[in-house]
Amino acid sequence: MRLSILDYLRQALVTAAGQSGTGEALPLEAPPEHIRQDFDLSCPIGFALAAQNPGQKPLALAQKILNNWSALEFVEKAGVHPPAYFNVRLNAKALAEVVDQVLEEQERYPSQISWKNQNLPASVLLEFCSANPTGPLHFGHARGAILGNTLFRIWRHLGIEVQCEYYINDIGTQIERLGCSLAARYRQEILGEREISFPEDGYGGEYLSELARRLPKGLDPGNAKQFADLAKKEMLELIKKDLKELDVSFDRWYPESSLHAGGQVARILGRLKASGHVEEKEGAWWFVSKGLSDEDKERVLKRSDGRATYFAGDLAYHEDKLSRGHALALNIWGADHHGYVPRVKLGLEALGLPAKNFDAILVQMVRLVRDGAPVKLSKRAGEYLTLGEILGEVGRDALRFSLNSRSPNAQMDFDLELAKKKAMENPVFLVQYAHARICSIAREKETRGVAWPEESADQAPPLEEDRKTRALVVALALFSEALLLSAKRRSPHYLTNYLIDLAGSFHSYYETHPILSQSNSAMAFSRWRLCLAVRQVLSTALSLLGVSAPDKM
RNA sequence: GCGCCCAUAGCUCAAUGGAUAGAGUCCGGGUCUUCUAAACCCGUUAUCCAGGUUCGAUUCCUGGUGGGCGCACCA
Repeated sequence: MRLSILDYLRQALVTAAGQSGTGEALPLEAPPEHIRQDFDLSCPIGFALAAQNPGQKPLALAQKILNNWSALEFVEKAGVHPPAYFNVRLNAKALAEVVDQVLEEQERYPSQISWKNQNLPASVLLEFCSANPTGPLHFGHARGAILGNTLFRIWRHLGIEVQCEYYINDIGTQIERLGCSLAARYRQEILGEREISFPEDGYGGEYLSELARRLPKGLDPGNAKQFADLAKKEMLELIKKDLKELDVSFDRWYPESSLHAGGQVARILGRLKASGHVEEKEGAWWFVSKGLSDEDKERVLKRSDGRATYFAGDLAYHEDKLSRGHALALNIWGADHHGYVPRVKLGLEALGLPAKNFDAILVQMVRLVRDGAPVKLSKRAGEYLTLGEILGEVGRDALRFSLNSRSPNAQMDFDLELAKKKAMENPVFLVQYAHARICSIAREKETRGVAWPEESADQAPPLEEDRKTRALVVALALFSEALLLSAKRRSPHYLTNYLIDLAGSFHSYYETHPILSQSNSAMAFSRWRLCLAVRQVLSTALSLLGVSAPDKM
């Protein structure tokens, strides 16, 4: 097995510390500018050792490692800097090794990434988006959908098994309202009853009028159920269409109605009752959390009219999810659901289920902004900016990159004008442009018929060792760190930041390291190999974000 | 009232309890007869307040202040 340069260094550090193991939890990073003059990679190992040996000085522990440090195949020199950093300068062979690994593994790079002992689950059941099928997706759904799909891509790349699931709330009060709304539109549009009043709490969006006009004559407007079925089927199609446009897919669409029809909800209610977590009041069943690890307000499970609530259905759903054997059942919910997380956990606990295998990511709201000013949404019923409209205006790439570029638990602004700008203000362009530039060199190389002897001999000449080359190679090596951080912290923004850094390093390199006009063929070829490796990592990382890597811009 | 999230440069945002708190934008000044100047290079600017824990706090804890959200027989 070919060790990555980072894992190689971790191993060396652990060995010099006189310990066993691979040191896979040791953080490695690019040092700050003033250190980077002399060193490429940095490990705050003194602190890690001090944590294991209370009372010992971190700096002294780092120094001890340096004393035990022997000459290594890939290391030019090592040094210790206060407060406890161990810094390493890679040699030419190590730089070449990084590029070799990228070019050899291509889109699988970094294939040797070790995540098994990093508190990552081996398999995840990821539920996200799950918007009610009462209308097309609106902008508020975008962040959760994009986060879920991006985490899926990242985890899958690491070798974690991920199942993506969409829970369809296709039953209940909201769906009834939907049915009544469509029936009213039908009477207005098809039966010509313009004067009838539209339900006050109905769904007033134009999309229902549009659907009504497409319905056949002769339907019974009194049959609300029929209209509800028609409407939710149609709305689900609209949702699927938008998700396809976003490049977000699901392995399974799970209808809430099946849990009621199959009797799971009734069984859950019975179990809660039997275990003493139900109190009957005014004909309704209330969930009581007394005696559990925490306490919550009492919540209705079964209404006084005998129908189960969403909460009861959701407990049945989560019981099903936990029974499928995943190490983690993870939900992505809007931050307005935060009070709901402990409620579900307590419910699962009351059912004797492993509530610790359930968790939720809460995504904060995104404010829509145009040229720095908030976009005012019309107060008129049912009118909002749909996801489809936003996608049509700014495109998938800008939307996915932008919404992925902030931690989910921070609110953010999304500026429509900024996202459309084809300039550096818009980070997605810095990154895509770097990729396009390298493709452009490749085209020019073809056009000019440039071929170097080293290329045909398949010999990799050594890389240069100047500052810009080193920075670029180190950035390639650090891809695995950004990937792991995103996976562990459940936030792709580490990856977008990484890409901005990598692309920035490349643009800087590009200015001073011409390739095709370089007369030294060995140097030209080694530069070209580095560019190809950069292109590969840009392409891989962009695809993990669900953003395209264009050949031309 | 109770609870959750957030507060860093003029603006939009980074920072795994650790090095001189980073990017981009804005503003000012330099770079193209040379693979895309949609770029590059140089320069100015910041941790909301008050305590606490720690060798060390933007980060953790307590209390404020300010913003967003939630506390349904809705989902």
